[in-house]
Amino acid sequence: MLQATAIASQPVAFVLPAGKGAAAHARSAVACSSCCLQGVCLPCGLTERDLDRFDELAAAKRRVTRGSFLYREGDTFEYLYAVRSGAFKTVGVSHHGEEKITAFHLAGELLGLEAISAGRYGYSAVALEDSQVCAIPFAALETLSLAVPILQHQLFRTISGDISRDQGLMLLLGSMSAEQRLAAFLLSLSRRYQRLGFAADRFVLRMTREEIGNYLGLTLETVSRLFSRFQKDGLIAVRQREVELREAARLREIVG
Amino acid sequence: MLQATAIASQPVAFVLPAGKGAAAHARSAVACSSCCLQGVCLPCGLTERDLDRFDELAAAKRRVTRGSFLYREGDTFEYLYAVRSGAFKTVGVSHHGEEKITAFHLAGELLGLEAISAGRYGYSAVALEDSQVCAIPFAALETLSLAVPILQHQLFRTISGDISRDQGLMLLLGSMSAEQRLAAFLLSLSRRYQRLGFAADRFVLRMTREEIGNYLGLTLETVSRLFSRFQKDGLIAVRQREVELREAARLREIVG
DNA sequence: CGCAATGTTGATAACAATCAAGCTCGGTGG
DNA sequence: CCACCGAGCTTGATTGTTATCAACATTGCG
Repeated sequence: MLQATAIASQPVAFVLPAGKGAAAHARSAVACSSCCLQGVCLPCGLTERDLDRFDELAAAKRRVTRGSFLYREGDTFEYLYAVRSGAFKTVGVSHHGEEKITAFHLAGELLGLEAISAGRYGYSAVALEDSQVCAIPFAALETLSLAVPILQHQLFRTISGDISRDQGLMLLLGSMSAEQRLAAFLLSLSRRYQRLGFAADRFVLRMTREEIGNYLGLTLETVSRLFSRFQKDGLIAVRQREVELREAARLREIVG
Repeated sequence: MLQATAIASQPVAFVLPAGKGAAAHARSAVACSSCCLQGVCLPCGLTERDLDRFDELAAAKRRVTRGSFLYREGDTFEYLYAVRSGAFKTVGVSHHGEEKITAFHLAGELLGLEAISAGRYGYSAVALEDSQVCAIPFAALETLSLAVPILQHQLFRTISGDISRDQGLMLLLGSMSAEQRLAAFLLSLSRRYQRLGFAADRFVLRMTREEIGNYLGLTLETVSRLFSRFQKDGLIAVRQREVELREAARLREIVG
């Protein structure tokens, strides 16, 4: 049984940008225009003018400490969240109280997209480490999208991208062996870290074996055994949460 | 190994609405305004005037015979397709040439959403029976969405809904037993037929046991055995592809 | 230092896959 | 009209992968 490490919602720290409200809309450290995720985040591709308008929307930042909830399943949907730093898991509660992780979200990725259709968050979002997010009020985002075609397009693309990602995972869960699942998982993380500008072959897992297993539809023991086997076979080097992909090509072979 | 029953693309029959081009834009039998799927399809909620504009967009209908492809993985993305009648499966090819069904699509559901982000269809769409779709050029749809806020909202909702559906399936594939998967599958079909105005407890499967198994991550033998067991236990009555849910409540119990 | 959380490894068991045989139904040709 | 054929389905026997149960190691933290 998997449990969030902290059940009580932490008091939420909202971090407002220094320049907020200033006529010149000075570039604060937290503005999109000076954010290191510019190339990968939602507003990517906007003109400077439009970026400023978007900045105002997404001005509210929020800190979330490790183990606490960003939002809970069933909460009324109001914000999309862009992960600025840190990492999250989204967790659905299945029937008998067991939790099922539906996704991990790294920096530059959006949270809450599944809530648009129902008006309520379909899953709970829990921080895997101390994190920071930009809160984007969705109603205002929709309005802005009507005036900024590129933003609308970007939104469609982003939401659609989520579908692709999910369907990829379904393929994984529905037809892969335990070995293939873990290999695919490691390669996916590698790609995503690379996109963020980090090394592709060396990263630190943000989640426990149990969480990986839960996500992949395996038990933590199986995950642990596979890490050991992959290491024995020279595919990777693991030491706790540090992972080094030594033979990404062979991992890809395993996946197919 | 699963194969599309017809490999060659059929010559495509485009069906143009009779009233197309007529100044008065007379209500043709295929116009959205006279379509029985009005309540569940994409343009639901539009004013009459906006509906007309949408109608022009989605004027092109297309017949797809059983077993033939609506589009293929890798094709350049141009159209979203709304299923008018019939049913489809979307199929991804995994590595060693095996096929994996990522979704079934009934009337009133959209096809091609996953292609928006990549600009190419991520999966192939194959008709499970003789079907008809509305072809909606996405670029024009985006443009219209800028002018019709409700349509934009509807699109966001629809795409987001797809994410929810997928994540539900991931939950299913990742953490359910074979028994739970099949029960969940039957209940899902039941709900979707009901949404279309059909009986919830009695329907005809559009797909083979093999396709069900493929979709659920099970073998066809396991699916067959489960159908037999469910019948023996009085949960359902099956005769070939005809299914009657006798104890939906107990099926729900099985799922959790 | 000691405790709790996390991770590893081994033994056993259960579930679903695989292999195999035969059945049912609908279509086709003799 | 009937016999045959093949696709789809059912059922049984066996195997293999992964879950489960269990014990122990490691790490980080109070």
